[in-house]
Amino acid sequence: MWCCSPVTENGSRLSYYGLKYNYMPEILNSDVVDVNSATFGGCFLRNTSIAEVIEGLLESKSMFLNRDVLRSTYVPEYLPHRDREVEALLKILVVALRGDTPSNILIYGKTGTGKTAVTTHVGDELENVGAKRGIPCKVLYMNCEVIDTQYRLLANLARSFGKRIPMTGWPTDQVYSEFRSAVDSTEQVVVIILDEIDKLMKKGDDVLYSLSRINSTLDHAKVSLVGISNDLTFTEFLDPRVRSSLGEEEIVFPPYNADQLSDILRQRAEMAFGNESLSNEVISLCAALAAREHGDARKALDLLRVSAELAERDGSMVVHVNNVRKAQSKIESDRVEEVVVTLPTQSKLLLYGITLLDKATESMRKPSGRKIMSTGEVYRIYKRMCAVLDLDVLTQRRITELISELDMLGIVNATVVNRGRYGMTKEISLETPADHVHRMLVTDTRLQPLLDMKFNSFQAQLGM
DNA sequence: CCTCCACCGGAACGTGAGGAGT
DNA sequence: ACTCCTCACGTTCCGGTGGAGG
Repeated sequence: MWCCSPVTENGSRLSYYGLKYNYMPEILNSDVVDVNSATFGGCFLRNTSIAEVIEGLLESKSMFLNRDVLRSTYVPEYLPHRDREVEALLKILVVALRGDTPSNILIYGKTGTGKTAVTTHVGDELENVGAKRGIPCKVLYMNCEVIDTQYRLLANLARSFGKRIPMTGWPTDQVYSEFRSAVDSTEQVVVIILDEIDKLMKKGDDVLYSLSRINSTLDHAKVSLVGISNDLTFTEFLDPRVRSSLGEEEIVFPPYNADQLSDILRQRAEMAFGNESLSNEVISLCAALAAREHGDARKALDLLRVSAELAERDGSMVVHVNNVRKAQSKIESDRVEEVVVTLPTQSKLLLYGITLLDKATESMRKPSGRKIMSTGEVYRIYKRMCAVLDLDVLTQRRITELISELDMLGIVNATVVNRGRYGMTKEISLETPADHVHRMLVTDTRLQPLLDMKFNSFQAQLGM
């Protein structure tokens, strides 16, 4: 829980949730207050009512003019350092307004390089101009991370033409023909943007094959596909026919450098804060930190937003460099926490086993000090833990897959190595400090019997 | 040079939940 | 109630893999 102590108009500190600023400095000075460990009991709202607290919070001045422009979902009128990409995309898609079929396009670029922003921006403009000129042109945006199966994609496409498709139950072919007939019901050009198209690939490329061939089965309408991916190699796994048809045109979005990120942040900061709420150093630091992570504008914006929010909660009207540092660690730990808390039980158990092995003393360590474990080692611990919890034991094959998933989520690092005579295995190490992960896992009551055990007896029981 | 270890990971298949149509 | 479908999650089978060690 985040605890703030805002300043009221007359300058006095509010006692939020009854915590008197002077009485519990250690709690208020720390970033995070653990509700369970803080002693609220006797003093809860003794001197202020919740209504008064809310009034006070609303009256306290905010440094934000507009918070939402710092969210990555916000698309500004002008996208700095993306003129070339906007122009390239426009040149390809503009033929839609002449009633022709635009070439299918594949757009590549790492996360936060402006692919989605540019594409949706261009798509919106295309629709607007089309509407003004009375040219029927429809742009549909689908995020394949959310709509991640062929059925859902086709169902959503059909629904955007007013068709009623159940959540499940129909054969995929039937949904496809519903969509096809809906599209072809009138003369129009339809541009389908498939964001994170590589996520769809995992479920097979049949739907992409069908969509890329749809024009040959249409009498009135014309369909063009725009695939967006942050994986440059994803077409390698495509059916060659789909690959050639989908990638008629390709646009690559290069990552932003630190200077470009600074420009982007300055543009947004002007809209978000208006005045001199933040120094040049803050913008440079956010830009530099994000540039280090493959020039990710999303990350830069998140950093700036969270830094400002942290500063605001401290009652400050100015963002400082130390707010950025705090924001960076908060973002990372929030990300890990979200991932760990939502893991299924078996994955949590597996991760718990990895943290225990990491804590175990006799260890082979990387130069970084991280313990390296093998799949076999982890699996043995996992099986013993299942016995303690009386859970079904998954096969090693499945566990290998779960380890790979943890690797993809960035919680562990797993690399396949060949140890010659000693066989092939994954070398697994924790990416996040074991204690940190541990604290998140203890919130799961299903793991309670394990957590109740003393570490030593636990090690003995698990044969560590 | 050949063998062998300790797995990896693809493929095919099974199971059960859950929604929709008949 | 039954059938048909998708989908998530899991299993079994089995052909690799490639370097240490004989």
